[in-house]
Amino acid sequence: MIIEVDPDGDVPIYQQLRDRVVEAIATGALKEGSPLPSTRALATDFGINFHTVNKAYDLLRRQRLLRINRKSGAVVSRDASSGPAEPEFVADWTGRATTLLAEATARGLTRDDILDICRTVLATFGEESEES
Amino acid sequence: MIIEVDPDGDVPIYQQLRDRVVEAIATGALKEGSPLPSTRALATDFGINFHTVNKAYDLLRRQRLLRINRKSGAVVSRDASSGPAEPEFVADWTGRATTLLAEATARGLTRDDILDICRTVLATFGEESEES
Amino acid sequence: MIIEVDPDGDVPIYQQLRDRVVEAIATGALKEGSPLPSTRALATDFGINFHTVNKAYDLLRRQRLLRINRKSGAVVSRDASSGPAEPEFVADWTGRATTLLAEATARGLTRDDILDICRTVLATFGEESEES
Amino acid sequence: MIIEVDPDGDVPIYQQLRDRVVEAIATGALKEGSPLPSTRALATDFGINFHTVNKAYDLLRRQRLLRINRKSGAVVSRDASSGPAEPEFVADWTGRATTLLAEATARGLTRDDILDICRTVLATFGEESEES
DNA sequence: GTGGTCTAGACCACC
DNA sequence: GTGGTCTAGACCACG
Repeated sequence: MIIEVDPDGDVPIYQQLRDRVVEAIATGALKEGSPLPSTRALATDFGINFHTVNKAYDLLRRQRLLRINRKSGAVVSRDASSGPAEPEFVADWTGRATTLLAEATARGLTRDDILDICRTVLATFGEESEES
Repeated sequence: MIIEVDPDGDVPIYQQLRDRVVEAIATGALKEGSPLPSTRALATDFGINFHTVNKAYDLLRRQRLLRINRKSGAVVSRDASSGPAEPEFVADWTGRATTLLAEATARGLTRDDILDICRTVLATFGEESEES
Repeated sequence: MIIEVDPDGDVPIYQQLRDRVVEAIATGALKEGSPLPSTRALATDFGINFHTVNKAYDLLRRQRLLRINRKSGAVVSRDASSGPAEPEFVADWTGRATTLLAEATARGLTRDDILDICRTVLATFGEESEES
Repeated sequence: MIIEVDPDGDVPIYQQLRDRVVEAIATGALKEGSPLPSTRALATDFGINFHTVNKAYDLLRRQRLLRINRKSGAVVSRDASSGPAEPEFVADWTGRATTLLAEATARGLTRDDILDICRTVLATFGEESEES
């Protein structure tokens, strides 16, 4: 899992970290039970403040994607095959998706363009998660 | 076009405004040429500062969705039927979509769940734009 | 002399008008003594307020490029062959040129690129003013 | 780098600031990687509001001349030796240059006068950038 | 300590 | 009337 972070982007670093972890879970690079590096290790790797890594991990924990133990460090606590989504998450996610889809539509992408992109992206996920 | 804004949310007000306008364009409630309220009128309507509205309009202008005219105020300058999307926008959008789709996947939505939601949302758009 | 004005641009209309007239004088399309349309005629032609045309003419008058008579209307009062430039204009112009040249340099145009562009533009001027 | 700003001029302060920074980049006083003062520091230096500095920095950022980092503030992100200009910039710049050159021509500067001034100004740029 | 956001109110430029 | 600019001060997010 090679992760890159752009400290000059408009996206906060802690969120970039969160996003990369989420993507790694989606692609199957990280699975339920996979351990993550310690906050300090990750921080020195990227040359960023370890508070920033902490914040990213905390975000993931609140989104039920990470379990954090003082002893064993951070461990992925769910992935695509851990069970169905929570209804309240689906509602929230649908709202955010609506905005994103609206933007694509307004800027000139057709319904089929959009669905094709989604399908293409989704095809890159779960390549390793075809275990029932 | 009924718009609501939550001043206490974690999303900046000016971005909420931008999002609502984008969605209105996607659904066809706003079309190319549609006038928008003046910045000060919108501001008093929502009980917010006109600078905040200004920033939202400026965002939309930079995304080529709005044209600002000193005399007549803000006018929608593109919609779903205004032509194909710019390639650089597509690239950027795909990146953002990837993160969103990854989140859904990690949280337990299946590929088909996700595509169904997208299709459903997209179906609410462009109901009025099927004129050639 | 075909003139176009973009009411939605970031450049004020009265300045666009001024710029177009200045360019017309530079290319020789307008010469010392050439009459300009009345403010009201121009205004209705472009669908703009005649005060706007007035302001453009007033600017040109203050820059010694136009003479305005209540009777005979606006007349071009100088062109490229009307004599040497005033020193204070040269100083002011040099300052503005410095900023423009600096921008080109900072953005990656080389000294030769810039001079080539200037030469090319200047070559389109005065095609009709080669009378000594 | 000594910068002066005239709060009573017809040119907006934020644009004067932008112009001075651009010129500093062109002369080589600022190079890619050079840090700029914090918005609030600059603001108090000039006795202006920090929002005004903010706007100037934002302009420079949108023109790819500045990179803004939450931690370390603003850093120059390109200079004359950072690579060739973008075509769309060249087109836009040529348009603005045309108007400026037309004004000089109309006011009595000859082609050679103008090119001499340009050469003189350009000679003051990049005195320190002839490395490689 | 950095920039970002929001508010409030003033004045000006444009049309 | 419209938007644009500037000021002033408060609070928050980021690292």
